[in-house]
Amino acid sequence: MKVLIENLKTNNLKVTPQRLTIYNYLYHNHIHPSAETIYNNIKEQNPTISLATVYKTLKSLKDSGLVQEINVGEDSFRYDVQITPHYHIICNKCNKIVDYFPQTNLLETIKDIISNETKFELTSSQMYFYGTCEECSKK
Amino acid sequence: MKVLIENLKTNNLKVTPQRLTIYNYLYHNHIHPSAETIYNNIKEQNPTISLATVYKTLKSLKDSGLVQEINVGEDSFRYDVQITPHYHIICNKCNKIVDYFPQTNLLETIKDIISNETKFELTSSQMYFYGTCEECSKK
DNA sequence: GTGCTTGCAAAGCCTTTGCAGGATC
DNA sequence: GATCCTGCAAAGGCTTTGCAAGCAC
Repeated sequence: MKVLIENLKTNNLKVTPQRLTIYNYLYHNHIHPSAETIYNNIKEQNPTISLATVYKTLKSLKDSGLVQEINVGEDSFRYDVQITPHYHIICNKCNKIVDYFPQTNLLETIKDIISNETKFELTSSQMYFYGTCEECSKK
Repeated sequence: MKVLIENLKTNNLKVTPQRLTIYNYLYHNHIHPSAETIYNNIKEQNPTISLATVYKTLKSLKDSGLVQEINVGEDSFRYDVQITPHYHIICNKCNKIVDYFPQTNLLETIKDIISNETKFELTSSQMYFYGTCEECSKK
């Protein structure tokens, strides 16, 4: 919790109960929740919180680089507290999203190839792999 | 145009002027347009067409696998008539989207690594690389 | 003629905004 | 105390839906 407060302060974000609740939820639940999911799960702990606050908080955290906004092709965004570069594997049966942290050299190889061929100066990337997870495959 | 009609028929889609206009537009303009962009650009050619028809047609084409829906993190989806596996490089200055067709072996390598490590049966993937294009870098 | 498609308007959904009251620092 | 944040309601933007008229086959 101390880290979370530090991170907020470092980014000039006032430390409010709402922000801590949301940030803490993301910090301990790596399920890539949507704003709605976050809202539903923190309501018990903070019954007066509004969905608008969840959105505003997520925007602040995103702008500060404390969370990442990801889009796997659903209608809504999902949020991820992991900021080290990594990719997402999505199960098209249970919609679970799994993190994958690539070997650095593989990632650099890909970036170099693309940079050379397209003459882009690349800054970031998002990779989504779709398929069926082990559990769903067994069913 | 003959190919387009064939493709529609093969997928049990009735060949209407609206569908041909939209499909043909995508076929000849690889700019990954949004529904709105398509609508604005085909209105001259088909002044009575409605935005709802554009959306409905895109849904039909997508469901038949004739076009691909991509999401680069904007508020709206973009559409791509390319169905061979390829990835997208996005310029964060001019928002241009460039296609990149990967070497098959590189793609297979990545898929194999991820499949092994995560035990997913992978079926498809989306990769987005963000950066600055050659023209925008020069400015 | 049957069934799918169009186009209009309305609704739906996710997200943002305006604003007054309240909390943080 | 100044500024930022919250929560409510309303609005905004993209997309879907319902339905009657029209078209493809």
